[in-house]
Amino acid sequence: MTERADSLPALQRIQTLPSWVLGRVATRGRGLVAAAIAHEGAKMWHHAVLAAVSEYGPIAQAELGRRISLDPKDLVGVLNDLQAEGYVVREPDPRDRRKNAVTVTPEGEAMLARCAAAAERANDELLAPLSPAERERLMGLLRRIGAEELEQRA
Amino acid sequence: MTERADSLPALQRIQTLPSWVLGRVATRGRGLVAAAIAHEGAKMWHHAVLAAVSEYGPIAQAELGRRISLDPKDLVGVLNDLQAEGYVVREPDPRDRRKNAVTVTPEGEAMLARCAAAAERANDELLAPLSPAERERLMGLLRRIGAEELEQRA
DNA sequence: CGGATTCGTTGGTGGTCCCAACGATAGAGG
DNA sequence: CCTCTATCGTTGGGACCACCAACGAATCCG
Repeated sequence: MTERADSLPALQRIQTLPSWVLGRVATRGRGLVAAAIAHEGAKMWHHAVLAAVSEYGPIAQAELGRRISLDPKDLVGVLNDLQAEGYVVREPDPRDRRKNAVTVTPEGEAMLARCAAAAERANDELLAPLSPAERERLMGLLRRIGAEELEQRA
Repeated sequence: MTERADSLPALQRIQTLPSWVLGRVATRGRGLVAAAIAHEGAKMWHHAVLAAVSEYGPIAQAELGRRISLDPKDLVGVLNDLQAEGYVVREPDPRDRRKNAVTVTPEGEAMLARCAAAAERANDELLAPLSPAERERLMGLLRRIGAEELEQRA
């Protein structure tokens, strides 16, 4: 397989592993974004859920969870927070009384805009060492790997 | 800032964020590696600590934690596990009685070799969609971002 | 009409990362 | 020598993320 790596010292052999470097960079990115939107009073999933609700209008929780790959259990907590802050409304769906129709409020849209701006600023900081062209190449490569993931599910 | 993203629908605007894609890919990578070395009976940090101990011979725990950026608290647990399995030995350092001199056993070296092979196999699977040249380019870009992280600490 | 499925919710587990405090030991300065 | 400071290993705790099991209620399907 990878005979080139066998000559490296043990620790470097791990620290040069794609999974290792990916993990470190991703952790840093998550931290930067978390700090940025924490300044707005939200967490990563609050932002993501808010965005999904905003885009897909009145939507049931189960469907919501599938869109962003979030566990239904965790979604409950996030929606509770968002609803308590008045960013989101849960209403019973008259056409299917099992479902909750989730909707964004104007305050939620404003919050979403602030979070999105903060998240994009954090990402600019994360990718600061890279030129725009390099960022595009990086994203292209990452998307190829991420696409593989989606095919596995199908 | 990034005026191109403002035209995207809310959810896509998040899901195309480098931090988002990085997080997804990193999570998948971590999962693949974790599953691979779990088959050997170890976890990610067991593998990393084993490698660091192997490379840096008799080494104190604090120094060990600094090398791999692992919290001393978590290191205690990992070393307890490794020692219980006979992969590692903790001996008092006669030159500084605060320190533990940590050493790998032959069984530990064998375990390390198995874990390293498994981790590299998992990484091959993760990067399967990419050609060797593309993998090099990806790692180069990631290293540039990771390097930034190290400078911030200095 | 009855069985299977979906919905929201509650409960719990494990992993990663980080911080605070403690007794014990070592080193530096007076 | 002796205090002051720092480091070492350890314990305890917390926050966030990812994931799974089970439950009553409601719906769908055969």
